[in-house]
Amino acid sequence: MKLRETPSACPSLWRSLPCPPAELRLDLVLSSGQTFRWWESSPGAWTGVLGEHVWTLRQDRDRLWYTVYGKEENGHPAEAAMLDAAEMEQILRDYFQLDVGLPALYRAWGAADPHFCKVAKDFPGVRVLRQDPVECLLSFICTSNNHISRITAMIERFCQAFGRRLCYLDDQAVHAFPSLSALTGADTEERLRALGFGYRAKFVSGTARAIAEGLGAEGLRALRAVPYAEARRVLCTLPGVGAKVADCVCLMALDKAEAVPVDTHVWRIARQRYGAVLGGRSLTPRAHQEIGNFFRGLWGSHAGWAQAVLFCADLRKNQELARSRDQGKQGQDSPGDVTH
DNA sequence: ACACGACCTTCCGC
DNA sequence: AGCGGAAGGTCGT
Repeated sequence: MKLRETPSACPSLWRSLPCPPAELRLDLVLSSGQTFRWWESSPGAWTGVLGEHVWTLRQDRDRLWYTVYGKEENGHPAEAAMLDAAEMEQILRDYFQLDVGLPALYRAWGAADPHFCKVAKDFPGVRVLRQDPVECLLSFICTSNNHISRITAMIERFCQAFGRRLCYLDDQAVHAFPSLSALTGADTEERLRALGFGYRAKFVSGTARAIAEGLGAEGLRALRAVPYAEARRVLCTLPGVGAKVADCVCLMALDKAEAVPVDTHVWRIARQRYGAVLGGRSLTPRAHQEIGNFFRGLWGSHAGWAQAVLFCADLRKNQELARSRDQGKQGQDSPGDVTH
């Protein structure tokens, strides 16, 4: 048994900032497929990695509470730069984009769209995160033809295998999201396959290499300052990145609030709820364009944010449905639970 | 330009 | 008890 080289996280102070539920619902935002790196460490408390630090967040009636785990003296002091209160608050305000007032946007979307109004009533506080571009890009490459529970497990193994270890929490090591330089080895694809990435192994390793040898992490981040169409075009040149993944990265990491990721869910919503006769029978590039334009026309400049609300609501309702199905099954199934 | 099928793996339903 | 189908798609034909 190897001794720990990294100390356990030491307890630290809780701080808070004003933040009502209409502005943010942690549970909806952190567990609905925008990010895959937060877990509910205890009821109402969400733990995850943000900006190379491990955080736990919770909220009460009108405040967002947060704490950052530090390291003990004998850890790696150079990397364990402690944050002061102002820095912590700034990181959170940036990540949750708290300068964007959500209630006013909900009102505008609801006024323009009765269906949004109806759905959003039960799902306040769903906002778009401003994520790290590399993490967002590589994560969403993993979402193709996949489901959230498996994506989450894959990303976790990915971080454990390639990410720097930050601290221990309840005896579990917490790792940073891998850096590009950690992914440029010749055996990366093979290792990803061993981690169960399937055909996505080639895409993740290929895109990591392309970014590392091309734009760099800074260049990718700099796409925040170029127009949506330009950023989207650049992203679509990367292996494993099509219209849907590019739009996810544009929306959730590159400040393109108008980007509307069109997946099978959104396509179905567009047809069922809006009777949109857009595109043909399949999600062609033209269909993506038309559906995106349709929602931008309906919701305006923050159409991607509105889409995030509907997506979240759709996801939660399906989860609710599955739960009630399971409940019903338990009641009527044979009591014999014996395995032969 | 569009329609197909393949692609890894896991989970769920019949 | 196994098999088919689908899961926040993308790529080549």
